[in-house]
Amino acid sequence: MISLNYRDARPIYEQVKDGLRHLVVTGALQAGDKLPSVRALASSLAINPNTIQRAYESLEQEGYLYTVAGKGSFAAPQADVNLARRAALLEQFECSAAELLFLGMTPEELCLLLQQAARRTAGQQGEEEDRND
Amino acid sequence: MISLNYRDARPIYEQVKDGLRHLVVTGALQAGDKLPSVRALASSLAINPNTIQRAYESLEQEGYLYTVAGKGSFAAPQADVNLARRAALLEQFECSAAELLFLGMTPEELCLLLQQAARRTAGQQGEEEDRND
Amino acid sequence: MISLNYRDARPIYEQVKDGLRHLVVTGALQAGDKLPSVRALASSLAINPNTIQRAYESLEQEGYLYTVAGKGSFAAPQADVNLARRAALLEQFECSAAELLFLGMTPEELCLLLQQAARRTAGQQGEEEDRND
Amino acid sequence: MISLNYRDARPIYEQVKDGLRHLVVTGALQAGDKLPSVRALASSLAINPNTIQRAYESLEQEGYLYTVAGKGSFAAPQADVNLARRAALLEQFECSAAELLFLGMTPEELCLLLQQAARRTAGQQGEEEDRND
DNA sequence: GTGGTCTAGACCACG
DNA sequence: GTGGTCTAGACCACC
Repeated sequence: MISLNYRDARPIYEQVKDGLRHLVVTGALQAGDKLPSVRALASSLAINPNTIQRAYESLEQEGYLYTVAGKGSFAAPQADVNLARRAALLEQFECSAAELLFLGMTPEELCLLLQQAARRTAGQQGEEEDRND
Repeated sequence: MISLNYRDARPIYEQVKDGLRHLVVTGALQAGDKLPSVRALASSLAINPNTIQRAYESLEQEGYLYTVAGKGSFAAPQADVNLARRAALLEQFECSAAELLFLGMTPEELCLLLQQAARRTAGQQGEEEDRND
Repeated sequence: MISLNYRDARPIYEQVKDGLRHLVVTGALQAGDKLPSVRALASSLAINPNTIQRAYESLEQEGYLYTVAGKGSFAAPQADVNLARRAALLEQFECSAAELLFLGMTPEELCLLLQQAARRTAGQQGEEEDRND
Repeated sequence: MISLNYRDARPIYEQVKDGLRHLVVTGALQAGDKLPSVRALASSLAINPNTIQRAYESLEQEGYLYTVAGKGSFAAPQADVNLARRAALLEQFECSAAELLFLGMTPEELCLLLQQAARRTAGQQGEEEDRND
């Protein structure tokens, strides 16, 4: 599910982080679902387990998953996502929005994008609920 | 006009890049306006000319300015601004929006933030136009 | 009475230890009271008896209970509680207090928290005494 | 200044973290002061640089220091200490206080300890101010 | 088998 | 010379 791009400027562990976070955010991994073990994911992506370990630690720190030594790592409920992460996201959102506005995009266009994104999010969460029936 | 923050995690040349890009994007530097020479800006910011040089090269590649050998560097017209920048910003915008929506923010709240940002932007662009009268 | 949290980073046997210690410390288990057998508690918590055994051994070493071969484990009188525990707690107390003070909290604010904690403690100990009437 | 204890249950990087945090908290390192480089501290403690690196990363994350790639790490002002750390400290404080109260210490005794700690903290910060005259 | 920690040693970007 | 990233491989605690 996660794809690595070695030509990407981002370090590998961040690509892994973003990939896993995306799985949680989109609902592909529901709260409590078990993530692949450090070693399993490492071998499946053909990278060093330490790199995966680092991504997991960082995601735990951000609140996207929790880890139980000897058991594995599990997706956390949304509520656990930490405040620093929320602040970082808002910063990123406002910053990119501001520059897009500078570049001539209108608030209306961006709002439209927002609503499309909202529909996608709702759709994905709906699918999950359906799947769990 | 450009302020460096040595406590910032971003490398210096990126801070310079962002500062210059902002000047072009906001219209503080109009198409054809001459940018300070590498050496002048370097001494004014008290940093190594190599660092400025690197920022200029990168900005030229992104389309924000063009350089004439022996003459200097000049702000590019907005139309020339590399589409890649717009695409990157849109990606960042949609990505952060999606995650904020997941975290429980509503499209309405985000739209409100957009409108506030738009008001700030309008203010700044107005100032620039006034100053150039 | 003991609740396990599998999402907790602490290993299970430590959660068991903390739970049992709390029962002794609060007086829910009075000196001489018999603790559940290793097997009974293990099955009641649905965990491995080895895990309970380890918790019991550790608590005995700390002085919170004593074991009579062939009879079972019993709560120790408060006086027997290992001084090491008190010292560890004091260390932790002073250390966190010092850092909180550094961060700008006043001794008065911390004292207030202490008094609230004292009121909660008194409440619990009262309940225990009532129940044992 | 930092002493490692290999018989301690805490991992090395946490001992390093605690040692460095203590230096910042007591004012031995004032905001902006440079910390020893990763490699220098590693060789001075005779441990692997990666272990130091991990401690530094974690402390940066908690807000006790900030790092500039290629320049080094520097003590942060108190204000930067992150909310998660404050919450963790309060939790630790209340928890140890509660158990000490259970064990028979009175709120008055603990308050006394608090005031002594406050005097020590004030003393250390005062020394620093004196030193900077 | 799981994650947690540590070491040794490598390469890169930055200034 | 500084920190940032990654690898390879080791040992431990926990279940």
